[in-house]
Amino acid sequence: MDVTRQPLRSLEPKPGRRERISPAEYAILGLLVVVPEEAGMHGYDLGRRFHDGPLSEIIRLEPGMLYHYLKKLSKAGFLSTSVEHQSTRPDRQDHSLTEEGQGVFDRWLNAPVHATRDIRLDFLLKLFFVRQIDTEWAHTLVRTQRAVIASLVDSLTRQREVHGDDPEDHGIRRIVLDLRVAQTEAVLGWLDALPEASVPSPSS
Amino acid sequence: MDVTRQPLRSLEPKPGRRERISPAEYAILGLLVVVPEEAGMHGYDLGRRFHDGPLSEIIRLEPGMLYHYLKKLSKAGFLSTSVEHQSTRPDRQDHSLTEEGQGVFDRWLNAPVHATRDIRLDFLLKLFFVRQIDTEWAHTLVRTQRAVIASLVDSLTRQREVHGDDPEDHGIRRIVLDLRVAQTEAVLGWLDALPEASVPSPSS
DNA sequence: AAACACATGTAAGCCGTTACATGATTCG
DNA sequence: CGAATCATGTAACGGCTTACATGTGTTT
Repeated sequence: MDVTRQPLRSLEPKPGRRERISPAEYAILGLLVVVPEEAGMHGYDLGRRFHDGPLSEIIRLEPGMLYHYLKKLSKAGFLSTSVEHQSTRPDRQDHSLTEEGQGVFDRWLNAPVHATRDIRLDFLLKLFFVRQIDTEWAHTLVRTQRAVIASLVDSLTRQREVHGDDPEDHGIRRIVLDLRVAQTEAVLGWLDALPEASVPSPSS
Repeated sequence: MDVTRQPLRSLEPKPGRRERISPAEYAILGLLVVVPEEAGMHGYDLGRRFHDGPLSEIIRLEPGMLYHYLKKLSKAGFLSTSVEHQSTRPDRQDHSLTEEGQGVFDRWLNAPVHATRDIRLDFLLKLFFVRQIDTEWAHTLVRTQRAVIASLVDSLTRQREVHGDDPEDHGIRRIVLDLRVAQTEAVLGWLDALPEASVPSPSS
């Protein structure tokens, strides 16, 4: 106890920072893309649209985090922000997408997720937005995602078959793989039941 | 910016603390239960057993977190800890389960999990330990867990049927429910495929 | 008078990860 | 000599949640 050593060597902020963008942040960018306002929007308004619409069915976003993300996205250059003074109301900050922000969002929207656990939040968000932007694009996304999940199922199934009777594993490795296969196959079935999964033309 | 208000009112440590016990902490308690050592164990040893055995297939536990948890569990009264001085080696701390710790672990082991997402870590850990402690008990746990998941499937299915054509939902609520039903049914199937799920007697 | 809408945040804390610190000894 | 083992930790950071702060105006 009371170990008061010298501060550790350096541990500077590290240039190779992750700067991961969370699903909620993409949801904010997405709202700015799909809402037909010429100018930008302010935080309170974004919050209202978020909670009124179906987005709140997919992911939660409390005011604290919303404003936090808005600052983060602004600092990252994905939003441009300006202050509007109002007489009887508190100042509001107007946020609008930059080109960079639009690019980041578009690339995210195009890419399928690569882990089953990302289906619930990430993929559902993508689906929600892409449906409002372009129906064709939605079909493509669903099909691409299906291919990724299908190959995941293949890979897991192969692993399971090769598992080769571990010595004193208590069979845990096998059981874990069984669970992962079952859950991934469930996602595959769900993807196939989406309207976008049907082939667009009844006869070629 | 430069908002330097007075420090907020109080925000004292709050007496009604959560003190949630994480799966990894139960894994530590469980190791102390199933390992046939008369005395307790020290951290390094626990770490070795953890990483050598199948536990590492279920959950990760880095040294930093291991020692953190040991301190936390000790402070909570679930472990009693004593220091062993050694001549040529660093001191080691000997941890052994208290009665309270044993009780907490037993209650955890008996209870099924109530969310699908807790199957992967929590339930798998329970299954791993209960199999080593009592085969009968393992059957009971699996059957109890099955009942919980089955009723979850029912509840979700009913919700889905009542969903009643939301206005401008974009069908999101329905899709989310479909996904949850699919994933929960997958877990149900997986549970039924466990050896413990088979009925013990072929004829009544 | 109380509650709520507007509008934007900060504080504190949990969970968890990764990396590193220390310092002796034994093995290749 | 250098690396690994033994043994126990701390530091720094990041994700996320909950609760609360501020202050005015309108509605109940």
